[in-house]
Amino acid sequence: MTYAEIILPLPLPGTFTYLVPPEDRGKVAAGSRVVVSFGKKKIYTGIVLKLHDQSPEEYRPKELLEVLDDKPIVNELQLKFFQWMSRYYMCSLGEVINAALPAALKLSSESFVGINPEINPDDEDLDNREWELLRALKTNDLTMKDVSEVLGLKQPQRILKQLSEKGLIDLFEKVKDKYQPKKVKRIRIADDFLEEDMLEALINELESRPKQQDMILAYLRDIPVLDNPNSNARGIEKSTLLSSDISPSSVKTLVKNNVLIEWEEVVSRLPADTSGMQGTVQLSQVQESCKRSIVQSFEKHNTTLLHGITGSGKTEIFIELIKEQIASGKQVLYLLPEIALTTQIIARLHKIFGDSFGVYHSRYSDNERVEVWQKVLKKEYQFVVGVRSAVFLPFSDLGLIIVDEEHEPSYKQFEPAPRYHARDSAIYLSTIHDAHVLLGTATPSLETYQNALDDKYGIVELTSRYGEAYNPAMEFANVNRERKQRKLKGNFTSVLVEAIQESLDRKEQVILFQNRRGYASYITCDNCSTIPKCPNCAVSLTYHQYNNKLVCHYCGYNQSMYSDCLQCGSTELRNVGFGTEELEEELKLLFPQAIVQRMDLDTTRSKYGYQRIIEEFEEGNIDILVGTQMVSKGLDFDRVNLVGIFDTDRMIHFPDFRSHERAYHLITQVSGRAGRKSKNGKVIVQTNDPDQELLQRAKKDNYRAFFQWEIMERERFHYPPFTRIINITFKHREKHVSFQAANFFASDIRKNLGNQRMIGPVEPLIGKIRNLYLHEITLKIEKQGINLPAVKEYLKSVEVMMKQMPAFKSVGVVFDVDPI
DNA sequence: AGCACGCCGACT
DNA sequence: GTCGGCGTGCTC
Repeated sequence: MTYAEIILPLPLPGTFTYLVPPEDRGKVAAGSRVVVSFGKKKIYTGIVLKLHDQSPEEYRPKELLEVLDDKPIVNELQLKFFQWMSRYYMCSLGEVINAALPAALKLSSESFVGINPEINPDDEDLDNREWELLRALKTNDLTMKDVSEVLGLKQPQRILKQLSEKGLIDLFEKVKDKYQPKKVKRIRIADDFLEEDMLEALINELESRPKQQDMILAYLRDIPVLDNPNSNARGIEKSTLLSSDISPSSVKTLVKNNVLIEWEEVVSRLPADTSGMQGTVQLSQVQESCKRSIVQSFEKHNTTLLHGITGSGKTEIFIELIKEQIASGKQVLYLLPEIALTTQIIARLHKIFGDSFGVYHSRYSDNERVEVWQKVLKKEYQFVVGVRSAVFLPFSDLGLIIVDEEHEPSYKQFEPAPRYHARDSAIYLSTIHDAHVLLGTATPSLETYQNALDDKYGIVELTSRYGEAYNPAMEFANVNRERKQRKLKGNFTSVLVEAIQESLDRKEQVILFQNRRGYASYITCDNCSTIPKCPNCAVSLTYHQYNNKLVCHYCGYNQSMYSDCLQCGSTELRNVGFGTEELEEELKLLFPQAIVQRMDLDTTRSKYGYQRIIEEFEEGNIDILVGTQMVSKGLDFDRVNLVGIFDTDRMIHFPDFRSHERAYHLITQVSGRAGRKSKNGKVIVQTNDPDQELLQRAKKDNYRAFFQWEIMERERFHYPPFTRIINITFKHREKHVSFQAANFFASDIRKNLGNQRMIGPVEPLIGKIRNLYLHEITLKIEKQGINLPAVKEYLKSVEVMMKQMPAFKSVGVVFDVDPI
């Protein structure tokens, strides 16, 4: 095979053909990583999609530079999976592998500028800026970005080219650091000194050098060389020996004098406790029969929904099913949404499975992710728990995929492409592995539940609670009424304040949920009504008190808060809406004796931020936890008997066809945090209208009834699960160009798909992001009688056609298939 | 994506 | 004039 089709990690359609050098022909295979030069200077790692002998006619292929792997790191099933994802989600293969591979497996070059020491710049006639650059280059090499900054130029290429021609600077490509195995240094005593008398002599000899003597004695304390001469062979990790008394320099001298031997060893970054499979779970009778039903259901259905109310003990059933798969030699993938993959669940799995399974998580470093990848590839891990992106791991023989909290919107990736849904991708993945999928949730997505009712999926219901778990009572606190009665304290109703006080008096903990971070949602001037807006996006800025800044939640733009209105100078500025931060402030005033902690993106950004808060809460060092969605998942605490929910109406009336479903999920999930172990669990929902249907339905906690009510709306308006949606977004710096491009696209769709399948073009709720104006077309494609892949191909062709028109060349087009 | 080329307005 | 910005095309 002389040619290779290479997938490059770029948003470009298709693959690129390279010539395989004769010496590499036996070495390279589909799924290998190869290094290629692409364009004038760039170097990328690509993945071989296939090998062939068909010589391209239009161009002369380049030779690939290097084959990185002796064995493929991507298997054939994955290549198939990647191609499916690229077609289904309408993105390039390059975008898929970009998301799939841990960054450390994709080396790519970066352009650098260095100084040429051979030539004396004083002889040259240079301007100020050029001197400036040379001065900066004296300290170290610069990237293109650095150069732009130093010169204050957007495109420094011209100047660099001139300086390079004069020979003053070097332009070169540097391949960025890739995966580095972790190495530790170990030391042992040289074999010459292993005899007792030799050792004694050595110690005596070192009498005059007490530091070195101490070092040897410390070593002998840990490694009993004389009692067990073999123990010396492994020696000891250098870092464990070093202390305030034992310095690296004495070790260095002893190594130099051939008393000690030092060597390096590659170690795993992942925990490797071989004790594994210690713990067991005892299923209740109900769980046992539920498990049997699942196994039975798998005989008929590829995918089965386990609909189990909160606290019904789904996890134990998962664990048993995982054990069975492992015993039969199959691989298992257990997917969890980001916020649910907490230390609690991992700790629990560790008790059962030891360290025999992998964890694939965004809080893991890239090097750690590469090691998980390699262990799955080598089948050292048969079982992996992970987030969305774990569907890309190199499984070769999956037997079961569990998608826990199947309804969670965070399974859908929004940006960048591929905009994939991990649940739906997992279902496709299972078909190529001939595996089963188990979807677990207390509140199924409407799509999934409909599929179950249609008998596309099997369904197993788990309706009784496990052990001593109870259902909390839901109460509504009428914000409007209290406002009129002037009983509101800030954003708190008197009902909620009293309940919190009672909880605190009983030494219980409270969780409060407000699905918006920051302080106020926006600031307004009472004099001239000016609202500060983001200069790049069509949204108002959110006030954050902790740093006294106005922040854009879309692009991150921020500016300092001011005390006088920038428009009219008035000091009458008012906060409208409220976020977690403001609630935290108010709580401190209302309950000065209570310890309040906020949990949102801002307080959990650091690697262990989340974990730290959870531990503090667990240990009872926090009385009131106020947070965003993060508090709705996986936090099972015995001492929480009160949950408060704020701003419910905004959640319910958000202008989107899924807002009811989302509100129902959130309310139900957050409520589940209250009183899991006690009878007096209580949920207080603050609302302006306690009578509205969704709240009444949430209170009854009957999913089936909620489903039947909501599904009628979906059917009436042709929304999923009755149709599939494809969103097309147009982006351009000029509003009218974006609008016209959308209209051009829309008129073609109208001709070919008909008007009734299309909504728009409309300006979305947020009409401008990062200085690009947006317009949107929504397509609703019925599920039967239409060829969906053909529709997608057609849409791609319209995009190509549109890009050929000079007016719309620079319009960005984004397809989002099955948007959430 | 990232780079080169070429066009065009706005300065010395 | 020439410098720097920006649109356009191309990458096996």
